[in-house]
Amino acid sequence: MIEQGPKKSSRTVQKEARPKEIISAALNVFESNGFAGTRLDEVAKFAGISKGTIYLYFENKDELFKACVRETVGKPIAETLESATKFEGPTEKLLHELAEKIGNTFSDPGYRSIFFLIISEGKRFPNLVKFYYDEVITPSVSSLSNIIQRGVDRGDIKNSISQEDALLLLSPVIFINVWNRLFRNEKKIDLKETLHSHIDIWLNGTRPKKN
Amino acid sequence: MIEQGPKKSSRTVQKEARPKEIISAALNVFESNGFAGTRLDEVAKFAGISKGTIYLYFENKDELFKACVRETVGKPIAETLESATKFEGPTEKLLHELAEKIGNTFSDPGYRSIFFLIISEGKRFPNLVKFYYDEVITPSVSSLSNIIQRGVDRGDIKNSISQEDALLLLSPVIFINVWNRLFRNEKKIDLKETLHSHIDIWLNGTRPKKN
Amino acid sequence: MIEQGPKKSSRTVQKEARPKEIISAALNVFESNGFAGTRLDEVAKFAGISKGTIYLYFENKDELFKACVRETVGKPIAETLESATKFEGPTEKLLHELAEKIGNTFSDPGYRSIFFLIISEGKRFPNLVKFYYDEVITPSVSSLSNIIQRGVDRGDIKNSISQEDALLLLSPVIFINVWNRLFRNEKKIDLKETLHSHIDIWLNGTRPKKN
Amino acid sequence: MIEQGPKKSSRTVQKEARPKEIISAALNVFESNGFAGTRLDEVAKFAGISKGTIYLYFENKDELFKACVRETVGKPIAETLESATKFEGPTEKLLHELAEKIGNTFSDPGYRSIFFLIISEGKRFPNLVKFYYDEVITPSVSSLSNIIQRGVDRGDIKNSISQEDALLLLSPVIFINVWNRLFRNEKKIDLKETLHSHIDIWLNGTRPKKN
DNA sequence: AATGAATGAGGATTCATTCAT
DNA sequence: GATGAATGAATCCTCATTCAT
Repeated sequence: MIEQGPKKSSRTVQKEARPKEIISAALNVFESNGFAGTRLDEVAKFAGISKGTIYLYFENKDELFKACVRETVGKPIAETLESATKFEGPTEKLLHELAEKIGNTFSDPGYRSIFFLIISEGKRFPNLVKFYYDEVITPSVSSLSNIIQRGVDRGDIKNSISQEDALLLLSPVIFINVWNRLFRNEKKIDLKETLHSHIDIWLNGTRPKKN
Repeated sequence: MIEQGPKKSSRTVQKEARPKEIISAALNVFESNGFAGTRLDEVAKFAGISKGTIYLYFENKDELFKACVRETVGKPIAETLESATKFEGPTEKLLHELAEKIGNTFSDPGYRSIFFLIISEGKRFPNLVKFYYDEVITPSVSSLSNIIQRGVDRGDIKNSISQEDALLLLSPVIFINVWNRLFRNEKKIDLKETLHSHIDIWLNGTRPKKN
Repeated sequence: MIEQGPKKSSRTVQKEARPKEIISAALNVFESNGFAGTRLDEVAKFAGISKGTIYLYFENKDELFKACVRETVGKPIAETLESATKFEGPTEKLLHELAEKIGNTFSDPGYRSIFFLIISEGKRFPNLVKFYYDEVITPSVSSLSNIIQRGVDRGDIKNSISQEDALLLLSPVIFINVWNRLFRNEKKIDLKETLHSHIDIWLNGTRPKKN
Repeated sequence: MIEQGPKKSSRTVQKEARPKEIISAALNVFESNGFAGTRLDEVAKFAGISKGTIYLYFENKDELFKACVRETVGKPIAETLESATKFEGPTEKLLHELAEKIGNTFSDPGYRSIFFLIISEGKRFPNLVKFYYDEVITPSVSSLSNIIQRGVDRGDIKNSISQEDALLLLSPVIFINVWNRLFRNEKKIDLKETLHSHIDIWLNGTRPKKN
């Protein structure tokens, strides 16, 4: 016999889903218009609810914004990097697999939105920036360092790689996302493809000299 | 004898200087607060004038914003790259000199501001993005391609470099500026230093194999 | 054998008790926050029910307010005064007994609340003021006049007492209630004690001269 | 030659007068509708200005309310009482003169308004109540005590008058103001006339017995 | 009967824009 | 040209009221 949880009325289901619906709608509008430029009216219309309903779930516009970031925050990257440290095999293969996963992650518009919202509104929400740094950046950098160290240990990468150099491995991710946000219409750059290319160059440029 | 233009009273001088003063103040405030978050009151206070005066020189907030971007727009980079195509000598030296100049350019806060304003407010001002693309990006990319081609021709760089790969040469510029804007307080990255390091790796990674 | 009405289920009992519970809670909140400042949410919480339930028993906020006043309105004073006209004995004793009863009546916070609500919100609910005047003030004044007249007839009070003078007998009741509402924390005045004192002075001041 | 202050432009004059105009209008509307029931729109219309203008002079609705009370607060009574302590002559004459002055003061609707606003909104603005107590009540009570003591010293009033008894001398002022606010339409009581009558009774009731 | 999620009209507040001085 | 007081449209937020469950 199958254990069942308590039955949920359709209302309960709806109520539990609301915050996510609102966040999803808000993310969209915030991303288009920025924080100050976003009208909660529009968020409501987007979410198919009324303005007042937003306030049943979020104290005010600030809190809604923070919730958008907190809920959508880019842990996928950090997790991807973390799991990659367990990889066995040549660093080249590891990095190219990473490139695939990162490319996939950033194909999610919500995920990209957060990124730009933090750039745009960071000054207004310094706590959020700190949160993002602690939750996303720090573990990502840490994992990336491990990956590099692993590469050095294996002899795939030469010794003198600073932490900043390691970060540069991912700089095209930022660059291309910014580029596509702005100039998508003029000339779109393919993230995955370019990242693969960059990794090749980078690996080649940091390969230890064979004797 | 030297021909002189009509003498300008201090008042006239002031009048001609006003727009620039206002733009400078506005740039500052826009950069901190974004377009919608900027109050013209604050711009006026920053410029040491009254709010009404802004309207003597700019039709409205939109036009003031556009003027900020148009006047401050990052031609220095494009010009630097352009002039670099005339350089004679090894590509390595050329690129490291470029790195210095780019580093200097981005040490100007006004210049960095424009960059972030376009990222943040691009959706609201698509014409401005197009303008930026035409005025800054296109010539920069073009010059960069020339520099690369010159390197290939000289035998400093291997053949199979796509335009995207060339762009990647500058991706750390974007990456580090974004990083420092957000995480300056947590961990500041030195633009020049890291750019030099990146150039070394990149050149090394794209060096043609010697026979 | 005693006739009994139909038995009431606990549910019925509850239903019949509800309006009073709601009124009691509402009275409390109205008194603290005034009419416009009162949220029905708070009334509901205070009554331990949900907001919607209020609307099962009262058409809207206005009607709830009116019900508060109508149900709690200060008939006790009018009745006390009415019954006092039947008193036999010296006016002095009569008035001091009255003072005791009035003091007791005003020790009920609900009763005091009504008083202040009418002062505060009278302009918004003129019908309620009229109602209060007809139900409470008119009979009270009438009874008070009878008491005075009785005192005059008995020779306890001199002849030339106007209706206004009679009202003044109770002016400290209003004064002290207002005082304590505002300045309770700074200096509380004892209603009964002061009323007794006032009655002594008043009686002494209106005593007919003996020949 | 007559000394003149700096000329004021009509604009300056207007600007300096604005706060008082706004307070005057606000007092009116607050008094009618209470704090929460007052729309700033209506205050603005009443003052013949636009809604936004209020915010040039007052931070928000709360501050406007406080300013209304602070600016209009009833120092006249305290000052009248204070000056009365210097009176020479029989206490009877002194008190009747006081009654006249108090009657005149309360003929000002703005002055009465404050009184009722403090009763109605005191709970929301406890600091204002304290302010009123310190600025108006304390000096008034103090002066009144002096007047009584002076009467006792002169032999106009008997000895055993407590401070509360002294306060009762003025209780009709509160009583009649409350009455007229509520029941003006049903039956208006004349403040001066009744106060005179009350003073006679009170003095007669507290007169020392002649041997 | 009771609930409480949802609504949307209403009101406080802000700020781009105007204009008399 | 410069000012800054005044305006009122725009937007956040509240809360009385409704209604599906």
